[in-house]
Amino acid sequence: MSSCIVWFRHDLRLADNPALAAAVQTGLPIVPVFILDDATPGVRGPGAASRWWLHHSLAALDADLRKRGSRLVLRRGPAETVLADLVAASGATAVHWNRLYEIAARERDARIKQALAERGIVATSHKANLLFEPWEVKTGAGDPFKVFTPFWRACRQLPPPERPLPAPDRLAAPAAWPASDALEAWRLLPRTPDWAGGLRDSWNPGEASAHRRLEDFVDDTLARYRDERDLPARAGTSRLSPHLAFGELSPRQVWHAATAREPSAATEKFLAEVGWREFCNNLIFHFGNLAENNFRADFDAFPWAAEDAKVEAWRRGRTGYPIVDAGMRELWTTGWMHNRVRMIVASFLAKDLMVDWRVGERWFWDTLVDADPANNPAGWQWVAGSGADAQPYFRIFNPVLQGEKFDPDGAYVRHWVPEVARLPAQAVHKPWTARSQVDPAYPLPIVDHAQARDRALAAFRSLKQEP
DNA sequence: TTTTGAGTTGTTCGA
DNA sequence: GTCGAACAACTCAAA
Repeated sequence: MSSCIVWFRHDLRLADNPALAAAVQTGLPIVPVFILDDATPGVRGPGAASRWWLHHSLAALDADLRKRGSRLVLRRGPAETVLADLVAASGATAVHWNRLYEIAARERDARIKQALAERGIVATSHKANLLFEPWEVKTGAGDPFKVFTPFWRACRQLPPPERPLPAPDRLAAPAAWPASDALEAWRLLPRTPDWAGGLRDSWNPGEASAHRRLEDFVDDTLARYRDERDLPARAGTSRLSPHLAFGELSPRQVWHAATAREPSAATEKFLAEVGWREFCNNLIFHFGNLAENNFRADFDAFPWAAEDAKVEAWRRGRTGYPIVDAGMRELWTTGWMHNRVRMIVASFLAKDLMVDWRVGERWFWDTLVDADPANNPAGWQWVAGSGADAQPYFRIFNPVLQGEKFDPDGAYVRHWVPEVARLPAQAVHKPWTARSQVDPAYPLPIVDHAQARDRALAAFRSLKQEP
């Protein structure tokens, strides 16, 4: 009896899952499989926080599959050999998966498709994780876009995203299940020490809770999104990023939920943020490995500084700038950081400390529950100035002004940096001006921002003068 | 082909 | 305190 493999990757959902839907259409017994591929060179394995999320998301997916008469087969190793084994073990005649867009994953998938084809097995990839395929969005000259605004304008001219697919009611089970690893054996959860308490308090991985989060956001927050999304003390953002990163939600579902109401400036703003996700994937599809390489080659000559002690202070939230430290502690505790604060801490690392953006990108990769192979490198490069659609180099975030502008009463920094909690609002973002009311354990600024800014500007100017 | 308008998220300085 | 200009020049995308 033949069967059909559905290879789950960054799409841990049953609803609006085109690969799964196509497999159900075949009428064959279905073997759902997830492969922990930390062996294929260049394919980035999940960081520590993402492993925590992955564990729970896989458990949720398996439970949802079991409600439909199926289950999730877990395997570990290079996907090419693991899939070959599974095909042999299950007698599969077809394999379905949803597309990824990083270069290494695409090359791996192409090799797998080729190898399966040589054995007479049809592997089919599906559009599921983006609203618009990167090759569908082109300039008038037929080139990929490098600037967000015209990119997104072109996307909006295309037919709107299709209606999401429903989850299948039942999945036909094979006569015999292939062997599966035990999820616990993968040891994705931290043990000694168990640092995941803050993650458990903050998040509920899994498709069902992803949909609850989406509905709550659309009902309660979307209308205020334009006005409050930049205020880290408010719950003004969607907090959908980890659900999207693991594919518990599809961008189509998000799109249709957000546009179900009256059009508004708030909705447009939110859709544009979804558009940035599309744009980042467009970049990694067309322009290679942006986690390693500067998008702008002139940045290869940038004189990054070696600042190990200061980088460590940055990681631990001990820079002496409350808005930076609050963000880094929020990240360390919850696996997530407010978007406005991400820009501030990234600017601080890349500009004030003049540390290579890759150092920060890797730290985010390890600590974020929403670490995304497109958004994370593209976002870091954008802030550092090496990326697509780069900001002018003289745009350097002032951590005091940013704090005062976006956290005016200091509620955010008071929560995450209790050492400054007693300060009045006018001093809370510059605690060195009121030392007597600050916990003495809180550090003085590790750099003087004005001096650091001048140094960074000089470095950028030197870059411009290279031949 | 050439021209033209525009480019997510800012800061500082001087009037 | 508030406001507008300066901060560079470049690249992109479309007309």
